Order: sequence, then structure tokens, then C-alpha cells
Amino acid sequence: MTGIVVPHPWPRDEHEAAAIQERLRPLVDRDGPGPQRPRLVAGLDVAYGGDGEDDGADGACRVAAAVVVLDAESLTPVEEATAAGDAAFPYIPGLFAFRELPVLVEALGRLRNIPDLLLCDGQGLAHPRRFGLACHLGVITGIPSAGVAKTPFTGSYDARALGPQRGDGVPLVDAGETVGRVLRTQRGVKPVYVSVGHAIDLDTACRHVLALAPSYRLPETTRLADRLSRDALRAHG
DNA sequence: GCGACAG
DNA sequence: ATCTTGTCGC
Repeated sequence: MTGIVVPHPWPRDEHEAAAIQERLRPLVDRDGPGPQRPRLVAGLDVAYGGDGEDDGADGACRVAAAVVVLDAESLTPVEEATAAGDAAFPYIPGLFAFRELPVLVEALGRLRNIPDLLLCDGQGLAHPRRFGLACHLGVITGIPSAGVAKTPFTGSYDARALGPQRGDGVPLVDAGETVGRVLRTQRGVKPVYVSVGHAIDLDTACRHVLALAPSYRLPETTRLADRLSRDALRAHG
């Protein structure tokens, strides 16, 4: 009966957007340890319709967000919520969060359960200003969060040192700082890029990501949220 | 200065 | 993100 309602600052342009990230960055709790035995883990994702990339400077195009809450033990869906609308910000690397935040927050607000962990589709600390989408969502909701990205953004790593086994990983380093981990979730597949979002440490985050990805490259949370967001886009859009 | 750049 | 056929493999 709660519902996660979170007012958050909104920028008019990219300059203000970067300023907001700088202002909220100090609020990030990077040290966890975070939830060791989370009961509910939420996966979040957004699907794009129509223009997608060829949108104007305002970035307007249909978007649909989905949140899927899983029982961490059985990986069974407990609840799901969606929200559709028009993107209120263009896609700009580094400011990506402002494109997905509005619909994601709206979807989160429709949840009856409060997840113990938020797994986001994108980066957390592995961001040029150390404030990617996962950090942003974690800070404004106060819920522990982590980012799981399919491709790297900020930072570099030693690919030769990355083992082939599920669970193998190497640090993702940027400007001499470890900002995340390149993690192999399955043998024979490309790794994913895990980074801390808020109120959890990197080891714990990677442990949960592995537990949530027993059969595929991406965690079940992400896979289900991805599917649901596309369905929501078809239903609306 | 040039290129690269989460989704 | 999204646009898209066939194809290799479990």
C-alpha cells in the first residue's frame, strides 16, 4: 500500500542536467554492504518506439518503462508495473538517465511492493561523473541499486585477464579508480558491465547479478523487464 | 583537435 | 534503443 513516490530535480537543458548530476553525486552511498539476502529484486527497462534515434533536439518519441519484481529465491515474478509516455529528453551519452527517469519513476510509483534491490539497464558509477542511471535511481528512491550494462561506457579493462568461466571478472577502471567490474555470467558469452548504483558494494552486486543469471547472459530481471517494456509499448505507443 | 560515446 | 534474414548450434 506504499507506492514509491519520488520527486526529483528536472533540467531544462544538458547544462542543467550535468549540474544536477554533480549536485546529487555526493548523496551516493558507495560502500554498502547492501542487502545480503534480498527477498525482492526489481529489474527495470525502457523500450522505444517510433523515432527512436532520429528524434529532434527535444528527443520526443514514445517510450514505455517496465519494472518486474522477482522473488530472489525462486526467481519468480511477484509483481510488475509499466508506464508509457513521451521521452522528455534527448539521448546524450552521460545524460542518458534523464531520458528514462520520468517513465521509470512513474512505473515504480505503481508498485505495491518495495524492492530490496533495483537492477538497472545501464551504468552506475561507471559514468564520467560517477552518476549513471543506477546511481540516480538509487539516490532518489533511497533503495539499494546496481547497474548492469550490455556494453562498456566509461573506463577500460584488461580483456586478456578476464577468465572464460561463469563468475570470472576483472576490474573496470577509469582515471585510476575502480568504477565497476566486467563480469562473465555464462561461459562462452560476452561479459556484462556491473557497477554500484547506491547503498551496495561491488562484490555484493556481482553476487546478486550472477544469482539472477543462472541460464542466460543477462539477469532474469533485465530479460523480463525488457520483454514487458516492449509489450507495454505495443499496448500503448 | 579528433574520435568515442550506457539506451 | 531500433531497423532486420538467414544461419550455426544445443
